[in-house]
Amino acid sequence: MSSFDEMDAFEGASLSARAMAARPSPYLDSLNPAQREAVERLDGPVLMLAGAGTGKTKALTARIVHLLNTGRARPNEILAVTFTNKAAREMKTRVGQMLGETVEGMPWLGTFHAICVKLLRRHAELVELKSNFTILDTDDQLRLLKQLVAAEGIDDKRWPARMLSGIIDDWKNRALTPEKVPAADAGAYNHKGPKLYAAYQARLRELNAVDFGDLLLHMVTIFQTHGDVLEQYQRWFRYILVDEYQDTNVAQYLWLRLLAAGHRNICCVGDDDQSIYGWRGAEVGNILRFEKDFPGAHVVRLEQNYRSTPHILAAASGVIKGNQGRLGKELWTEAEDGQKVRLIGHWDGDEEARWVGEEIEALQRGTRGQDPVSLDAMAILVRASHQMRAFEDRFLTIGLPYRVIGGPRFYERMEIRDAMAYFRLVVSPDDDLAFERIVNTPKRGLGDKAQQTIQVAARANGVSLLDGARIAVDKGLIKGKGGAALRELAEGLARWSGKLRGPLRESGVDADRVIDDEDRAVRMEHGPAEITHMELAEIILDESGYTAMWQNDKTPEAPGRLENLKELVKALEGFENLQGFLEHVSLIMDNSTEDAGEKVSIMTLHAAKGLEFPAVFLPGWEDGLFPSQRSMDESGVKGLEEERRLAYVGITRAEELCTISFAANRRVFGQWQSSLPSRFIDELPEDHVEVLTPPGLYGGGYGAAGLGGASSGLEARAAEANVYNSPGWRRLQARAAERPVSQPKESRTTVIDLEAVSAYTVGERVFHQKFGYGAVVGIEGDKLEIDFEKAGVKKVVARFIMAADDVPF
DNA sequence: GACCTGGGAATTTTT
DNA sequence: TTCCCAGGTC
Repeated sequence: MSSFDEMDAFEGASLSARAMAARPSPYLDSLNPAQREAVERLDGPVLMLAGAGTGKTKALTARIVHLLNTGRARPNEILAVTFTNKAAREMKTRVGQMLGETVEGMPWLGTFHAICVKLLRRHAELVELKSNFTILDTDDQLRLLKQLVAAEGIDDKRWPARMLSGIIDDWKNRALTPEKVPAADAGAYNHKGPKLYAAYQARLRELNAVDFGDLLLHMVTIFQTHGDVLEQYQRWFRYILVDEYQDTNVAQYLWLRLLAAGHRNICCVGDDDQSIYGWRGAEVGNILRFEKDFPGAHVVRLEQNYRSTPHILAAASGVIKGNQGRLGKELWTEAEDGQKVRLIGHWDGDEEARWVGEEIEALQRGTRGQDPVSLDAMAILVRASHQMRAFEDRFLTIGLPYRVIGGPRFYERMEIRDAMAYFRLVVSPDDDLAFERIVNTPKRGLGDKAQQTIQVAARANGVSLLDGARIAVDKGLIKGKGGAALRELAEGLARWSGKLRGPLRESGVDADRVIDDEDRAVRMEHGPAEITHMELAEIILDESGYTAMWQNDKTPEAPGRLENLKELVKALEGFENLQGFLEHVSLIMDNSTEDAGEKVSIMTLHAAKGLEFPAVFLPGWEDGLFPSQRSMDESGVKGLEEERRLAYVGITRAEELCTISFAANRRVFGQWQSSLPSRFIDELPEDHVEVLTPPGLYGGGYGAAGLGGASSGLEARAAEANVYNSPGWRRLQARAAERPVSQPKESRTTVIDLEAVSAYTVGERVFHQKFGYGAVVGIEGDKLEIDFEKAGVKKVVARFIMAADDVPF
């Protein structure tokens, strides 16, 4: 391999040439040839195609270290972008570890959004903003849109503001300013979409605010319209690295292209097979087009997998093969064969949950012929969050500790947002959205009418809502209890603002001083520091009556909310002042609650991306649920392919044991629905799959599960033999082959079946899969009321009942 | 302002 | 079916 010689030359050069000699480079020795190539090919465009578990982060961080060690760039000349804060943090830590010192001054390693905030603060005036603009969260955004929608006299029922918010986000993802919205989209949101989008942008400007989408959109606009600014950054960023390139949207893509046009040293890392965010604006096309976009690009494939067993990899690659237009990768590993991917069908969702629970307990105890597995090492990955419930219910009853990943985030909780609104208002008294949020929280007797009065006063005087409120109070426009409370609030805010110490933002930003090791757009101007910002935060929450509000609340959530508020104040510790904290938090929505104790993880497939577990359960592999019917209906083949990538992501999360399951029947919105096993199951390569026999009365894989009315003899055989060779399996295959790509929902859904009811008479002895034998005591709609011998009286859908005489065993 | 009731929706989610 | 929100009532 010639790159070895090159590398040696490099090493030699750097050793003799610089003080680098003191710095050994073990980071290169531990790389495999492909990783090494990806690290050492420093110049020109590079696409690092990194399959799941192939050491992508390692290569990426090694590349940064290599750039530094070879003296190609100073830390602040490297632009390294990620999508999540977690990824950014990890990269920072790992670069630090590799360098054997803390990385000071990698100011441009961060998320797209964090980096854009930094840039936009410097050039805000170019898009008619002030550099201290606020960043709205989705809550604020929606509130604003609702106001605009209401002003337009639109029926909020038929055209929810949420929908508009989605449309606008979509435009922003595509880097479309209001003027650029294409004619094809003119009809959006009852033909008012484009107009409202423009109104929304105008309102944001008035408020000196931006939303998340704007951060990128504004920067792209600035780069496109101010060549001098762009050029400056093009020159500065000698090397650009991008993580998860397959997830970039149009705006991010344009942003990168513009910046990379200078030195052309852009290295994008990604995996087209793991692109699962198309619905959020991500364009797989970006990564597929890379070589066209960046002529002369060098493509490196990382294909050696360090995570999973060969069986798991084979199963994953069998599935992903069904996708067209892939860049193509074949993962391989040196690992031992291990266990095949396990496949099991169940009668219904409850049984599936029960089985998974038992299986987890067995693995934990080590009674599956293996070493005991920690609960932390196991995960259940579902397609949609509502699937989690069956597992949670089950695990609660059997006392199996679990954690749900990706619930409501800490900073999205109501109490946190309220508290933050207070802080925001103390820091920037003209933050009208924050004012609106807390003016009557806690209740101050300021209803709609009082708030309207404030609005009018503010508008008439051309001041902020807070000042408007002061005027309204002074003029006696708001009387009584409300007026007094409002006065108190206004006085409180003034008092707290007075206690604020820390930076006052410089007005005016000079573009020449732009790039420095540490970004000092914010200058510190410490006033007399009587109290810490943590104390101030507590004072604000106490004196405003906010803490008391929750203390007096007797709902079961109240203690938790108070706990969260304490947590919030604690989180302030890491910051110099309130301002710094607010800036940080507007971009970081981390789920900070790390709870202790061994627990099974339950999460969506999306949330699982980037994670790995020794044992993974993939339940709910039924057509319509996974792949999701909606996805296929809305996006056709494209949607199906994204679902398939999701399946690929799911399987490749598993290190040693991967268990896929499906249920023949599931309760969906209160209705029983039966469905066929997922078409992805048909795509699993037979040789790498072991079909398990579910426990229970029926005892037979597919017959019982997939084919509904299959005969009992078949199940008996299936219990012993490999189901792949059984007629049931063959029949399933045949059926799958006939199945059109997209089927109308009805054909897969068994609707209530009244005929089934009429087959039974009161007093008849019947059998039910789950409850056993019983007697019919009543008939109601499509349900039978049955007195079961073991389970007591229950109402059951007739379809799941058979006459006792027909029971085959 | 607290409470109740009816309608409508019920993939995936980071910043 | 269940949950959430909006709107109405007291």
